[in-house]
Amino acid sequence: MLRKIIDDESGKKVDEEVMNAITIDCVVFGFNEGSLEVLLVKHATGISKNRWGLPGGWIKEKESINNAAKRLLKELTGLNNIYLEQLQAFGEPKRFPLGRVITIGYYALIKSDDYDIVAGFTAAEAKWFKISEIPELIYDHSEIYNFSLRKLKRRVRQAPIGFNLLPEKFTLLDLMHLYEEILEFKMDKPNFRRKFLKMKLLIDTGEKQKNVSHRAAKLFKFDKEIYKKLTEKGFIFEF
Amino acid sequence: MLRKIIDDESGKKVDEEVMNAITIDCVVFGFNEGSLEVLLVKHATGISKNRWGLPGGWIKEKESINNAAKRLLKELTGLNNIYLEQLQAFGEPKRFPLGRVITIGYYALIKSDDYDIVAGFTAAEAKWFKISEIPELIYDHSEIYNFSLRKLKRRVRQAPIGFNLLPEKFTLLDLMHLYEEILEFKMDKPNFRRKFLKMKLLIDTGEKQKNVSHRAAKLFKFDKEIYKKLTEKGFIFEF
DNA sequence: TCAAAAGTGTTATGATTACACCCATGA
DNA sequence: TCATGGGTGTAATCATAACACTTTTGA
Repeated sequence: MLRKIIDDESGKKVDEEVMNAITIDCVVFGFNEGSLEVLLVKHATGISKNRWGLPGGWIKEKESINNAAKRLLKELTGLNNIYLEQLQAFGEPKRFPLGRVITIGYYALIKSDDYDIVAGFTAAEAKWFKISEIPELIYDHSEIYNFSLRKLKRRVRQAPIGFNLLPEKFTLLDLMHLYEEILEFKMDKPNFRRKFLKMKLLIDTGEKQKNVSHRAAKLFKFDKEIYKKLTEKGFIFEF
Repeated sequence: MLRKIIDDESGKKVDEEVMNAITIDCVVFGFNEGSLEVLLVKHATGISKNRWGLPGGWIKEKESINNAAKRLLKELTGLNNIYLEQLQAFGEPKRFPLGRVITIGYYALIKSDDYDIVAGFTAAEAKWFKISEIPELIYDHSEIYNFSLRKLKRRVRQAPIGFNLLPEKFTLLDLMHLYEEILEFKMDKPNFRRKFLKMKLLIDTGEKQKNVSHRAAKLFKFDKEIYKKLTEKGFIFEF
């Protein structure tokens, strides 16, 4: 039985009715100290013992796939309201060695100031990796990860999703560094400022940085309401 | 048994081992006489009798999901080498009334001069619908269709996929009309010409239109080789 | 007063837009 | 010769890129 094999392999009991042969795998991005990071888990038992992979799990019979992804992320990080988007399904016949399993990839962006909460997830160890230091991954997880990175690069220029990686309040240079890190090229500070400010998506909080050994920068926040109003009027975010 | 129910419902025998609870549905686009069209099939039996839906089918145990989509399209149109891309998975628990089935959406673009070949597909009738005249669809197929249309609009501006909808040789105005139809706005002829020609993606075939009651236009073709060379050098198609 | 980053100004270049206009061809 | 679409020219405007420069702050 495939189900039985998989139970043994992950060392985890499937206690509710789940869908057979379909799983979810999540690429969770964070941004910390100027580096884009991905959350990986290490398997404790089975054929993938001691190897790193994407966090994932089964879909319950009675939940939508989006809710399954949300639930799995909640179990992993303890966080609700995470930015989450489906990538696509991955379905090579041999992608999973113990039977035919199709997986649906998701990616999530979470705020650096929230994510020390990596709770006891069902797999063994969970750890953040800089994207330049991702180890070899199990199954086809490298493919899923690479796909997610390409999608993130495309998406971040067409919708202001990058803000989901930043804390509530940030400086314009924080924002620029985030874009530089994701898109992998250096930008011009003055031009970046003007371009972003012209869009009217940022609110000046009136506050400034504290205890920095240089001129303190203004702190901005991104306002989803403004974004919504602008898009309703036909505004197009294009970065 | 879900399998049994579904067999009865579609009136079709599942003669090979297929994956349970996972299907594929395809949005097939064509371009004919200036109109963007979608290929729909009418169900002959079961609860969806006489209602239109997207062509789709089951995934075999031993084939990848991409190959399953290719195979289904081949069965539907008789064509190989069709432009085909996955949309995403659709998985609301109630999307299919007779059991929990997740479907993977695909979209395909086919050339108008090839597609009179709508062969005897396993479902009953198959017919092209202009996108302004799409009827109500079964299950969540309207959602899948709407998703595909949004994706097509986005994609056609970032990669030269539109050429998959045109015949080998076409005029610049054909091309412009295609873009106008997909993107739903009118363009400026002189500007369109220059913009496209500047990209160097089109080869002048040396031929011209025949039997037209106005000045004959040059016929161009799109060369994938050129596109490949340009992209290898760092060229970015952005329309 | 120095280093470091914040923030402003300026100019050249190129893309985009809007629209006027001439050209070729069959009916 | 007229209608129809093919195709060229041009000027105004706007976005982008490059980079010089001034400002503020803690150490």
